[in-house]
Amino acid sequence: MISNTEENYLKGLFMLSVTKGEANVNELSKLLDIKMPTVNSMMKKLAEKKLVIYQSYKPIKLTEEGKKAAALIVRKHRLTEMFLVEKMGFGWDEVHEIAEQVEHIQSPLFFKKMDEILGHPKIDPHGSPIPDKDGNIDNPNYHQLNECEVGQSVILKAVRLSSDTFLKFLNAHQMSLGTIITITAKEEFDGNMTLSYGDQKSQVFSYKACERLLVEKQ
Amino acid sequence: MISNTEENYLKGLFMLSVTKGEANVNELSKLLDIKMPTVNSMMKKLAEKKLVIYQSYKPIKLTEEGKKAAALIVRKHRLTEMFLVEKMGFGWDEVHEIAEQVEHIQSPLFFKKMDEILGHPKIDPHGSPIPDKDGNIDNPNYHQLNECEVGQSVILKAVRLSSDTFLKFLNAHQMSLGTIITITAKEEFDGNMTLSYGDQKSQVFSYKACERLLVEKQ
DNA sequence: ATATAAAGTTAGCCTATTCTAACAAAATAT
DNA sequence: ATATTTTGTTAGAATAGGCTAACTTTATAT
Ligand SMILES: [Mn+2]
Ligand SMILES: [Mn+2]
Ligand SMILES: [Mn+2]
Ligand SMILES: [Mn+2]
Repeated sequence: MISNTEENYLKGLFMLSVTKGEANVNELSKLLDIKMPTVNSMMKKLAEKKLVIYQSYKPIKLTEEGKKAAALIVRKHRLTEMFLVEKMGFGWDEVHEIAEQVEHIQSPLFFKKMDEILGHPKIDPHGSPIPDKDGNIDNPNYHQLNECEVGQSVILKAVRLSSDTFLKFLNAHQMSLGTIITITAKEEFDGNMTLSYGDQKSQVFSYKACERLLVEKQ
Repeated sequence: MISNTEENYLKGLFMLSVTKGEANVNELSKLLDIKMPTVNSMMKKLAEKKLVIYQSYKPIKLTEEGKKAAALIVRKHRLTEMFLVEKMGFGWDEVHEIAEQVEHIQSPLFFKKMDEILGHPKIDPHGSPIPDKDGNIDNPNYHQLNECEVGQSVILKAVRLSSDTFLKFLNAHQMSLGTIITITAKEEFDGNMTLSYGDQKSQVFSYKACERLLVEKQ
């Protein structure tokens, strides 16, 4: 049995491990907004349960079992977000908090039905990949918009670190997944980019915004 | 803030109070499958929070605030069951356990959407009334089938104490809400009733089964 | 009117999850 | 090579929610 609390730690570890394959106590503490000593004890407990590999002062790694459990929670989270947007009329900026709760529902049938009704979606409303029933996930190799060059034409595929406020910002600027963007200019000084897309002929996006836009080259 | 645990106690009290307007520790203990001393401490806590009126050795009553909170949880439970059956293709015998979890989701918007999508339903898949947004509930005055007379024709309106096994039993006997039933015979000895409905010309239902069928006279 | 049974309470203990304060190790800067 | 900062650990305490054992009160049956 994995408690809701333990599930949240596993999911946090999973997200932090995407790049480096490991995470540390401090990062996890910040991500979950839980103090380090608490995270430390939980790591001992999860190690006891064979869900993580953990030795004092060393980075934390998920075991295969832990990785699969975590992926299945991420699957439930992202399926839920997709269901809320596609079948219940929510905006992509309204679903994360609800999914954060629904992801803990214990009922394989519930999520199987969601998956079927949605037609086995591969991505969530923010473009993040949905792990399959076995916990396998394919991390597509998108580029951050801030690293693209002037003159390039790209397509918005996903949003990174998608807080509700950032998503509302994108709504306000008529930017959504699939939008085709041409980079008109790029400021060396602060990384500001001037973009042309849809109706917008020269919108200036900050470095902080561009960093979060994951695109694919046309 | 009312925790999930507290919500379950409030809901239990609400159900037990339907008839007498009050409940006692022993009943609640059995309903929730939690030992009496634990229930006792929780009653003190809920009294502290002004959600129940409680004095030692006296029956427990919900305050107006407690009653409303409980009704809103019941609302979420029943809306969920309706959504699962009507919009996600579940059978009426598969939804209770899931609703038991979903009822604790904190998101008024989530349940508002459900309610809209369902067209503001007044009853759940088992015929139980759904409290409105203010927590008001109208308990319709149905009759238990076992109390009806031979020769009477009635309509099945709701199922009481609807366990999954009982609902599966009804499925197997092609009995569902709306079924028109004629009472052919009634055995004095054990209360068995012979029923005629739909394709079934003379099905014998035990007292225990009839007790759980709530009907309206034609 | 007792005696017995059922219901309710108290006391004390347990696990899960969190925190703060103090200390230790590792990483970074001078 | 130190000194300082950052990261990690330990110890001790708190709160929520649950349990058993023992005792008390109320209800029921002789
Ligand atoms: Mn999310
Ligand atoms: Mn969560
Ligand atoms: Mn139910
Ligand atoms: Mn519940």
